[in-house]
Amino acid sequence: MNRRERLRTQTLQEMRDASFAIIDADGLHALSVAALARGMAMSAPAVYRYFPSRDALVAHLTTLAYEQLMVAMSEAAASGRRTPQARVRLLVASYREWALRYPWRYRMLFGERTADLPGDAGIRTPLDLAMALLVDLLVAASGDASARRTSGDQALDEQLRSWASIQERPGIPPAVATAAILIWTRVHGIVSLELTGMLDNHPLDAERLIRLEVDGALRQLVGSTLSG
Amino acid sequence: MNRRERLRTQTLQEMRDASFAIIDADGLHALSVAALARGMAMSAPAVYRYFPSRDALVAHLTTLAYEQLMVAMSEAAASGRRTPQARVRLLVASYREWALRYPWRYRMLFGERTADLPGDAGIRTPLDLAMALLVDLLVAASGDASARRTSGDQALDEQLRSWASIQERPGIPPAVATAAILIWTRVHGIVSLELTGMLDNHPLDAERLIRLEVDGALRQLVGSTLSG
DNA sequence: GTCGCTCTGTTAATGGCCGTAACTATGCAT
DNA sequence: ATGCATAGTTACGGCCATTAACAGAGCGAC
Repeated sequence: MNRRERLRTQTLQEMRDASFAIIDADGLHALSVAALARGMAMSAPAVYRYFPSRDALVAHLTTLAYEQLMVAMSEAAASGRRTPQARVRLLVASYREWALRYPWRYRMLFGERTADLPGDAGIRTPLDLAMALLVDLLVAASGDASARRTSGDQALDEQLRSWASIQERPGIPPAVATAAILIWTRVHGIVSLELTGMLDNHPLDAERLIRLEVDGALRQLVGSTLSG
Repeated sequence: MNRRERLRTQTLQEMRDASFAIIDADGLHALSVAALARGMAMSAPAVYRYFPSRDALVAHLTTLAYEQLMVAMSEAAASGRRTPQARVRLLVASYREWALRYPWRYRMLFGERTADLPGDAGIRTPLDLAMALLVDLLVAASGDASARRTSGDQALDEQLRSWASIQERPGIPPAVATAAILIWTRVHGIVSLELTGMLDNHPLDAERLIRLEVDGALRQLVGSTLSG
């Protein structure tokens, strides 16, 4: 590793950190090339030696944030010595906690994103990895009891099977795919409304709502009362 | 009505229209005071005779968009001569259709909003009206069968009762409140992921997912298989 | 070691945006 | 007809993204 290469990676890392600091403090809109350069005691055009445009910088940060969220979820799901149901709840809780800890990053990922990111692959893959994690837990949770249960909508079942093979889990039954997708959309719905303050004036506890929804999906999947 | 007053309201209306045209075309970020003025063949500072800042303009447009969505939902829910369940489905479908027809406005409401709007009242009220609509339909749908059903979480039930009285529907049972809130968060979750393209690469039909979720909530509420 | 290329930084400059200041013309009330 | 409020104008300052022109440091070939 050259001196130059070393310095370059250092500067790059500093740019990532400074960028996230700005975003966490004041939001993505506050991240300007000029502001970033100021934060690093640099001149603004120097930033362009690292990123061809502000949009490219934002795209880079976006994929990083996806990976961060994914790592947080993986760690939560990996906590061994628990029932699969409990690990699903941990995974979901880590999702919400990450969103609450980094609300601006979460909005960057799920609220403000507009341009599609490098190759459509770098971006969707991390989340698909998290989904694969969830699917594995649900398979473990459901045993083979759910293998024959369907969503009650034939066309949807077909889509779910197709989705499963895209996720590189071709064998999973529609009931598991349903549970995975619905857990994700339900939790995202609650968390994103919580973040935009939509629930603020109501005496509603998002954590309890999520618990209710996730337990409902799990109960639907395994067909019994949950114990832990 | 003065000539001046007439002209003023006309220009104001033109500003609203031109603003939404820009937003619908290229998103909220494309709405600059300068661009708006250009679109009206006006000089930029003239806009400040109508709005003290770009943020104030955006706030005004946001409350308008909330009202538009609310009106669309009211009309859908008002279609008489249907079962309450069917009208709930119509209401939900109109929500999604509005979001798909005006994706940028939807993001403006639920994705990018950050500063709280005039008095916290002008903004939350329209949505609360839509929720009241939904609650009424659900009350009609559930009969009194659900009066004693709870969410299974005592603290949450208490919150739901409190929420009901804030909605000026103090008598409604927790089961109805649960259904109303969960329908909203579920549908929002699916629609918002659909809009950000998160479901694009998956062969999943958002409409079917919503149907599944809404029907599930209704079934949970009325405790029977749905027929209409 | 030194020559020359590349890489990383600089300052200067263009053009867009938000918002203010100073000014002008029109409507309207008296 | 006079005078004030209103609604528009141009001129400006400050911030931003991006490009151009330039300067010095690192580094490989000789």
